Amino acid sequence: MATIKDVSKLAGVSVATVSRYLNKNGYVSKEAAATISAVIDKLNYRPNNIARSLAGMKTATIGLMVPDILNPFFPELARSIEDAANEYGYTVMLCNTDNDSLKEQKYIDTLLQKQVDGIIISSYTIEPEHLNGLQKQSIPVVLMDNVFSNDSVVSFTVENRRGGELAVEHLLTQGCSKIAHICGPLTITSSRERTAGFEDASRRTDWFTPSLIGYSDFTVNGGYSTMKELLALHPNLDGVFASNDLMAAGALKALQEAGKRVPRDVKVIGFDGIGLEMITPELSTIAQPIYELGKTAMDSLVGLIRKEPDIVTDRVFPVTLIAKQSTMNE
Amino acid sequence: MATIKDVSKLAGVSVATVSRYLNKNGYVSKEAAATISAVIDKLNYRPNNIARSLAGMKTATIGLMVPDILNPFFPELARSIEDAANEYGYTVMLCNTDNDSLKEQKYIDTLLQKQVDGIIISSYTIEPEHLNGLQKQSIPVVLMDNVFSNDSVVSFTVENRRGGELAVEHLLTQGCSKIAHICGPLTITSSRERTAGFEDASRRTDWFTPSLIGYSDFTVNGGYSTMKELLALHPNLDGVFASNDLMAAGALKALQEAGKRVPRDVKVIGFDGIGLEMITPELSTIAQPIYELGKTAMDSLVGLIRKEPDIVTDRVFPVTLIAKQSTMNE
DNA sequence: CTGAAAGCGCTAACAG
DNA sequence: CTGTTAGCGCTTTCAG
Repeated sequence: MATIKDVSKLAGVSVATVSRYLNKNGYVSKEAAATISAVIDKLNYRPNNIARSLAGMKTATIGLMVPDILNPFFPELARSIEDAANEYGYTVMLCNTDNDSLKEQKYIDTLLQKQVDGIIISSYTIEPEHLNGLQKQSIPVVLMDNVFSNDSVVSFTVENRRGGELAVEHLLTQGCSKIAHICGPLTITSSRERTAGFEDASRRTDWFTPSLIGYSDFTVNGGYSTMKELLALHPNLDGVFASNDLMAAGALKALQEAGKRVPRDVKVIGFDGIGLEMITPELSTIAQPIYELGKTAMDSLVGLIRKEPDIVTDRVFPVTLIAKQSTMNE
Repeated sequence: MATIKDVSKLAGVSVATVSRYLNKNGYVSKEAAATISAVIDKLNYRPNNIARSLAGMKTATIGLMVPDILNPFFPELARSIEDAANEYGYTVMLCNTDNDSLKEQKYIDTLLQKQVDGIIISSYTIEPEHLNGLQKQSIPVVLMDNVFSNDSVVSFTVENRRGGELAVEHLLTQGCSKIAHICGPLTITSSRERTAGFEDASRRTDWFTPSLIGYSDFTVNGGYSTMKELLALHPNLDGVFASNDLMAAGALKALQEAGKRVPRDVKVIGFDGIGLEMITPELSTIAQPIYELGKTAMDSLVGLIRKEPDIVTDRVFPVTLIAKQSTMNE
């Protein structure tokens, strides 16, 4: 492994000159540049980033904390963030926290020790006080999908509540007259908001009754069993809004097993807009602009890192209705 | 940000002692340990890992290169690797290569410069010569799913060929008498092997004909359209083996659209064993032991890093048939 | 335009 | 059991 010293020696210049050449800052004569370049090629020299980091106090690495990369929402987010990070020259450390506060703390610690330049956190469970360590080190943080109203942390979400409303409105438009709702964990802010949206739109109808709301957990199997319960309670329901696509898929399964035809007998809509093309009928959904969300988070984080004055902060992204087969009138 | 120096000063000992205390090597008196511990708490001191890395020549970080985290196979792999890495105290840098040779090269370079302790590569496109840089730096590498027979790189795969055979055998057992095959990209070794397995088992039957093999690309949509073509060619086929689960899901969709009932009219089996519970009917598959694969890769990488003598190398993992609804006889 | 030198924060001999 | 010291490889003043 050649070092900058080797290069400087062989090129007959000082390490400072090589460093200047490498970083394209400061003056380096044409001739010097040429020989240095040649020597670098010859030695196949590559700067050691660790040393660079130690000297320059920046690592060009960011941490990405997500609950669980197995949940298909997060690969999409991770991908968009990685792409954006890549363009900025950053590398991404992936951390699965499993919504486990302890793991979260541990990872924050690790990332801090590894001197990452910033962290993007998508967490259901994180609390303002968990961020104390970060605030103290004044390391840039961007939060996804979990807003601390009282707080100064930059964060991005989508119009969850409006989305829930939109879902119901769409089902109504498609002719539904008894809509059930499969809601996600009540511990999750965005989940609660989606359910609030459902209530906003359904409270003003004559068919609404609280028992149309079933409680679940954002998983396929959860959606499946909650759907079964709902079906037992309300055999004549004709529409379902699930707070995420995974549960909607589970609901679909339960409905089909119960002999209900989707969309003819019951229409189903989910939330998130993850790519679930493998499902028949294709699932209508309230889509989040996941890619944009990730990209914006990264843009904002870089702004924070570079201490740019006017970074984007606390944006709430719009959601869009994507109508597919599962809510269609044949 | 307190440093080891601050701690040593305040504790009235030398940095060496603090370092010894931190690393639990060498002797530190009970009293010294106590005061150091107190000072660390008071200062909220955390060792700077970058400095540690520079001094100790190890970063406790590994790189993970995958084609695309959006393909549901890779989150599972990534998760298992991250879990294992975590246990060993390693952090994972995630790199999406998109099967793009240039991106791969670029990432290898970046990881090298960041001085990662090792790299796990899952790539369809990587060639032995791309690994030259690594070999030269003698940095540990473990390959997944892409074996260079001629080469000395540690790599793990599964019994792809046997799996293909197994799939056909299962369909035959279930009563199929005309089985089509949706094969994946021919550029991918494991894909070719699965198809070879299909041929092994089907060549010896009387119904086999080459036009029963349709060429596709490992995606849902690819499986969908290839299935349509196969159906046009062989309307009376009664079994389908797709080289991965995503294509199998696409095939299912095409079959259902064509009015075929699965499994009654046509039975379908995939490959990989990714969690696709959202599909109805549930998909039979030839499952890879993904979690174990990732775990073993990490174990092996750590063995390489630590230069342990007897590391696991070049294992071929067995696959297992998981029979679900899609190949069931009702 | 260039070089010497002082760190960045930590580890690891080595000498007490 | 403890302290001194020499780096790890690079960046960055600050004089030339």
